[in-house]
Amino acid sequence: MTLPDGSRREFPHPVTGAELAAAIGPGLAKAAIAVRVDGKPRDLATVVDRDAAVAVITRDTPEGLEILRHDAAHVMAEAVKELYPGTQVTFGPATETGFYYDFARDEAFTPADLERIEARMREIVLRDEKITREVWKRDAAIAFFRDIGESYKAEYIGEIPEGEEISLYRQGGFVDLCTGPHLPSTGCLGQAFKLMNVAGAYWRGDSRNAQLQRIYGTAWANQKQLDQYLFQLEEAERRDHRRLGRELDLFHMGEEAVGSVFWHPKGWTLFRIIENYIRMRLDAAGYREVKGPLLLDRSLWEASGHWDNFRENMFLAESRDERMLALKPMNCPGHVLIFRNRLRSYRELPLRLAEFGSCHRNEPSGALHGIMRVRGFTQDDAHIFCTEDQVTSESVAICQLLVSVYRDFGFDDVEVKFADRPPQRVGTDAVWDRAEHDLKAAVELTGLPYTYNPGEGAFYGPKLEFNLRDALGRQWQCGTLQLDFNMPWRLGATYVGEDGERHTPVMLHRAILGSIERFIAILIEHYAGRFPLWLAPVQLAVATITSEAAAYAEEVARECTAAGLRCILDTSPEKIGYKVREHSIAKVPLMWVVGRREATNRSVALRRLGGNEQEVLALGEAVARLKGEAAIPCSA
RNA sequence: GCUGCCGUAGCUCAGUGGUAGAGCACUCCCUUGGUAAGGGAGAGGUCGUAGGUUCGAUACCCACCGGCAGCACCA
Repeated sequence: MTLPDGSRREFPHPVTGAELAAAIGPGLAKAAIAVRVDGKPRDLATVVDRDAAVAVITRDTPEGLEILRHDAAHVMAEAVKELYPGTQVTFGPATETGFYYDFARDEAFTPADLERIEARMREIVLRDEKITREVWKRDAAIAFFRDIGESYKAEYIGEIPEGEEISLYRQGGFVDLCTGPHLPSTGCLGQAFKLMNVAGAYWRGDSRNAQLQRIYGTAWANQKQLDQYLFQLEEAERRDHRRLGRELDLFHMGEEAVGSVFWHPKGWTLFRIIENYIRMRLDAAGYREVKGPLLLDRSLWEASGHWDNFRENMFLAESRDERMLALKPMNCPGHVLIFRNRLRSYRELPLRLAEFGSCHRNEPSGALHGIMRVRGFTQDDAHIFCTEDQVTSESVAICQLLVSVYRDFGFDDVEVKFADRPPQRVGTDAVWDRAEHDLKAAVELTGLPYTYNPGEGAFYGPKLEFNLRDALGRQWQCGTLQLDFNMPWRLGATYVGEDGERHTPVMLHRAILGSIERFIAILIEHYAGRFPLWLAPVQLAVATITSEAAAYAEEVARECTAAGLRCILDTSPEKIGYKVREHSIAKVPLMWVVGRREATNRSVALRRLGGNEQEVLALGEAVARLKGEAAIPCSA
């Protein structure tokens, strides 16, 4: 046997994975839950009877954890079958944080049922049932599952490709179709799991199929990891932008405009700061800002292809002369119309048209989520009209712009994905070949690492997706760069080339933040509402200790406002402790406390959010320092 | 859109088949206090909306609207 460290062990006879682990050491034997033989995960009971590369999988590795979670799903299924006979089992895989199992049962599982199921699962773990693997013939397996009333399983076995082994796992009275591997016994699962919730899920992920009941659980190698995960969930709840949006008085949502945002003064301040920052970056990068109409004629959407692809999601309106209009769901057709409004020369290319585009999409009600997923939103959109020769340099510039903007907002961890042609698309394969080739060449030039996301491109072209990782380690797709050889042609955009002939330009669609509404939600959760100074809607609170300092405090606040700082003045007759608490809860980053002493020396006592030290500064110095700290970053 | 759960004051929540309560927030008064809640008083609700059952519904039933979780969707 060759071990992962390259060392070799000789055995005169075939050994099981468990025996191999024991031979290496008792500690490993205890932690072992499976083995990998020539790269393939196998049960510990697997007999290795030839030379092979063998690795022992322990419960605290990602691979081991996945096996553990998969077992948790089986144990849950066993518990459900015991408690609710007649329930059918379907699929039950491991997930990133745990597992789920989809069940078919007429009655709904209640929260009380979940408690019963979880309690039964713990019993099954204590029973420490042996888990054994059996290989069955296809027909026998189908007949077996049909006989025990598991029609979903029987249906699925029929679709397993010829030549693939059909393995069943048995634990106690429960038998499930599964490729494995699994733990040696249910006792190895341990008790670090918890059932989370029930929800509907479609059989095989298709909304035309029957809806099943999916029970989600989380499972970990030990109790400490489980506690840590549950704490993370609580932290995510504390940071939830819907809660902080209300607590910080940034925005609200209401029944009067479902799926749209009512921005309050502080939230809109944040919005404008972001918009202005992007504007500054775009000006520097050679973009021209435009503004297109919100309502556009149906014929345009038919020509662009959106009507066929997204009609269901467009808001429609009718003008008094009975023309059908659609509230724009995106900005590209408008930009093409601006482009082709007059004859264009190759000398104008690349032409970079940017817009803070107000878009409306009639999203399904179940998709709405705070200001992350809304029906009315603002894209920081742009379309670059260029020649095919310019695609690479423009794409590289876009990638660099995106990454530097993300850095300014505090996101240093960016992952790029390359999404190629989707099943439903416009344009010929030859055009797609070229587009995919050019876009790939560009991303490779930037040196940014990227992974593939097959079949997820836009219907008119391949795209790069930019994913940001936030403070809780979650990924958010924000930026996108789409290469489009189709839309300009469909909408009749042309330019006059050097040769005096008409040519169709290539179009690059790109957004940096995506939806500004959604990006603000991400920022709120990333920073837990404690924004860096340049983004904070209120940067400074000037608070008095006594009304004797009120006149001086007014002067201080006036000076800050005049210096372009966002400052509030608090001369209310409360004690300073109360004011500190109020502004701390409002997450105002800085406080200047002024009392009799400060009024006399013309100074301020600086207090930072979350800190408890104070620093006394002369007024002029304090203003200068604050201006410096509040400067808008620019990595470019 | 689908499945399940939920909807009582601005917020967080209690409560009952006989038309409602707490804390915080809010308003007013007193307090001028040196770094996360000083004291007092007051105001505030067609119990999501509309039907039904009932002598009587906020409570029970149905529908609709909205929210939450997941699924499906996401140009």
